Amino acid sequence: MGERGLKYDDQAISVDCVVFGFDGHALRVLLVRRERTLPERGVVADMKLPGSLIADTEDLESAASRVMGELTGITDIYLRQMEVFSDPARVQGDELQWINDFYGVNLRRVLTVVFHAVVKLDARLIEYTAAKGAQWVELDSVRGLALDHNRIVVSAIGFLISRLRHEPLAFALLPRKFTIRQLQDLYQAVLGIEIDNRNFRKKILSQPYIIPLGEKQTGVWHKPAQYYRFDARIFEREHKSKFKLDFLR
Amino acid sequence: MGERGLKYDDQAISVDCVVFGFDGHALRVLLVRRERTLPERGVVADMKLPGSLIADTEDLESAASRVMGELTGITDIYLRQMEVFSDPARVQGDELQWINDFYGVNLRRVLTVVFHAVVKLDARLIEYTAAKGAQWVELDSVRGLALDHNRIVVSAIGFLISRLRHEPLAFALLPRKFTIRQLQDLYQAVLGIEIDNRNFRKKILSQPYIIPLGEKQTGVWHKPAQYYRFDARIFEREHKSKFKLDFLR
DNA sequence: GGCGCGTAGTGTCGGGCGTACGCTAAAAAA
DNA sequence: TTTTTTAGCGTACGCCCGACACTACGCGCC
Repeated sequence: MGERGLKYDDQAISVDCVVFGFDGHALRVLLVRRERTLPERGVVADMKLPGSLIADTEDLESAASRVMGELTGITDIYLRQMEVFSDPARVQGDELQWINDFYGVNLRRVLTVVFHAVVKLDARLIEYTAAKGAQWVELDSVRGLALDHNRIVVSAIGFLISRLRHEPLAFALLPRKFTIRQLQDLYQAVLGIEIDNRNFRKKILSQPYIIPLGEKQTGVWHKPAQYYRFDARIFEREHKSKFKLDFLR
Repeated sequence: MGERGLKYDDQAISVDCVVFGFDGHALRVLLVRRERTLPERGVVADMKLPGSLIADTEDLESAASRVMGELTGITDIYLRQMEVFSDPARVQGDELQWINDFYGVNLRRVLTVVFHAVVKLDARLIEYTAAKGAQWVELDSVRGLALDHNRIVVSAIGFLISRLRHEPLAFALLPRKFTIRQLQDLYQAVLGIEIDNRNFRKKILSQPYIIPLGEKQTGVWHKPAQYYRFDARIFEREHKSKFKLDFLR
């Protein structure tokens, strides 16, 4: 501590948001387009995660929520800190130059705090984000992202899987009204497993916070399923004071 | 993005470490002493979490590990990012002045990345940390910490509880050789619950990664218990590919 | 040595939950 | 009407979990 000659103040902090949506078949992640001019190759474009440097007057949560609001119009989003990427060499050369040009600063280093979010994908939202120049890209086709954003996305997938297993996060990815089958498809797609529909149904329906709406699917060519909703209040009440060591078995 | 007139570079990042140890009865947290001179009151002392500003050449993990090494002599510690505290007003006035004086800088704001660690408390370690001017304070008597460190400790307790429930973290808090009772006492103290010893014992002993050592306690006035150890390799192997939605029940 | 005390460690038993799987119901396309 | 596909119910069985009785062992005390 108190070292002489070390610099502490030519570094800045950014936030990046990894926002996942589920389209019924696969996970998608929200990406924005980046353009920059390289000395030899002229203007080139690639994709990156939505993000922003933070000003010295705002906290990280406000910054992340601002970025999300600008891109998705969603303001009451389920947003959470995930991980800080702090390798001094994570942004260098051309990439660092782009940041310095873009923000009109002269930094030697940028740390980024990654935020994790999950939204209900629907036609309106996809249209809205498209108008803002952002795209929902299927996870399998994500490659060649700017900066170290590939690595960040990989880390975020692990984080998502972990949260799906420990929290009722699936309900934040599905529409408010959903069928048991949709819920099952989500788990199967994201966790890469197969689940017996009859046992899954029994398990889910035995939860007091899964409320049947008495309303049925329409326009499907097979037997229409009933819609259900998730009641967060009942879940919270139910979830208190349960001694359970999840890591055992 | 690209706002004019905003400053990005008169802020710095620090790491703070919340290190928990278990003494057999209660949780303890590692604190260091801070002294500063206040204009009216002269030299005053209080306690804070071990931490440090990070230089622009080091990443957060190195910084946290450096702080831990300096204070505990432990280098292969189980250290993990927890949360970033970024309220622009978290360090102000006197407190900000102290940081600027201590590091010889002129910052308007400091963000801190909190790291979470867990160690095996034993006499040697306690002596070592004491020689470095640090103390293991029982969690119930922690109050009046510097900066916003009270809030950080509260958040860390929640984090610890969550990890104890989802990971085999308890074995990192206990000595390498431990008895079933010690393990039970740990869960009871930290989670604030009562566990039936006979069922707990059955549950724990049925895990393949709990290895009996055939060695017994000595110097206890009751029937001596057998020692066990935790085998991380067997745990990892066993733990792969288990479909389990922990949040259900 | 005999006795009480406190912890270690084993056993039992009943109910509930998870898993495997058979079966019927309903809608739409052919 | 038949076929196809998913919704939704029921059953059977084993295993795990929680409640609780009981014995084993080391110590201090009389």
